[in-house]
Amino acid sequence: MAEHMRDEILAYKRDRILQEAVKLFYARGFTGTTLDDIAAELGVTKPFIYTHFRSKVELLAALCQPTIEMSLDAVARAAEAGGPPTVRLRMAMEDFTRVILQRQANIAIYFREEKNLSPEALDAINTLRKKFDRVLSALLAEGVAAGEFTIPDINVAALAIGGMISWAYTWHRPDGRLSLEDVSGRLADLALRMVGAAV
Amino acid sequence: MAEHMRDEILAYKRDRILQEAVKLFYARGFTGTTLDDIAAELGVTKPFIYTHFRSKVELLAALCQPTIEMSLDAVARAAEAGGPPTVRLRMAMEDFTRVILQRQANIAIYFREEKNLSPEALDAINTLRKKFDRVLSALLAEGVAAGEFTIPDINVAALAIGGMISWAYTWHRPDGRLSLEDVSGRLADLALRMVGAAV
DNA sequence: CCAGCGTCCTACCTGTGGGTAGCCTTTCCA
DNA sequence: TGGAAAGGCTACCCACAGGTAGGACGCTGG
Repeated sequence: MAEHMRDEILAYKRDRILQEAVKLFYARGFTGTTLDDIAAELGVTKPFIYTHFRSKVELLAALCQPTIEMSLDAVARAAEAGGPPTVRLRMAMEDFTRVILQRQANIAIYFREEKNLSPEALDAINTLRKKFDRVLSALLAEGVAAGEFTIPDINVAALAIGGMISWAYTWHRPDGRLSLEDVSGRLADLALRMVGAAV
Repeated sequence: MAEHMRDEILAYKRDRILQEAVKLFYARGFTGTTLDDIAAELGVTKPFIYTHFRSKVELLAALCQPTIEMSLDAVARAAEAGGPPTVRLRMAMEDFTRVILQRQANIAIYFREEKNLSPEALDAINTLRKKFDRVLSALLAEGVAAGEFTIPDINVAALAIGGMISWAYTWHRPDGRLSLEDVSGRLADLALRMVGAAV
């Protein structure tokens, strides 16, 4: 019980570090942010961070990888659900958009700072991304087989759809004209049009 | 005449520096590349670079801004050409894709290293990007007015199309399955589908 | 009240890399 | 062949930031 709470507090501290790191990396870039900056924002000092992360680069990986996992999970869950491909594709696209926009800062940091990741972390993430493309391509192929989609080049279509939605991290403003639900609905519509599905 | 050739040589040297900078920034990132690296690649030393560029950041701007200008020009030229909106949109998307893929490294560097640009350079580029979105949105609106396109939300459609195509810089491989012309044709097709045009 | 432990801070080291001052070499012209 | 200008190099400076060693403080249990 006592041990249990101690772990919770440890996890909480770790989480707070990640939160501030995301905020600052997003605003100023990875190399534009110092560990002293992050520590100052938390009201602590640099060695505090080192009791939770081995290096600055590990911090970066810790805030990128889970977000990529969430993207893959969103699409994989929808693809494996029941129902016709058109319905599953819509669900996949809406959920994927939600992840992109809810983790907007993390996504932006990942795409910008990919080159700063360790080779191991980069490998792990690339594996996830390949799986993402395979899952999406497979769903598109199912739709074609079922006669619901018309797609000249499935691989290009998967990349184009994935790109169109990923890109939303560059332009969505949480306090702007469109809510998260507006955007996910509209982008899902556009994705369905791209594959020639009945909207 | 003598002065003339001297200027040509100056321009050539400047251009070679930019070429190597693009190659290295693309491969290792902006902060991951030192000016000594670039100089070594050219068989010169760091002060040589400083006779052509005032700082590392100016070098970055010099390799980003012209590429963004080319993107805008491609779309603007097609939009102002004659013919029905469907034809002009196809031309715009094909030409835009060509710019993205021919300047793949520059585009990648720009999106990754935006935060490292000087405020002035960033302003100039943001102005260009806003103009890009306006031109594309206007073309889509024309198509709707002419009854050729069906678009629920023109602004989102413009951002989605622009994103889908820009994204190609992340996945296109010049020596891969698809040639530059293959990709530009397929992405233009997908863009036309998104706006409900007759393909 | 004291002992001991865990937690975080003060203070420091050190490599790195952007940027510069001043010299040397080559070239071109008289 | 002398002299000056241009162009590039050697050698350097120094700020900055990632990372670490060791001490101080406070909390908990006896």
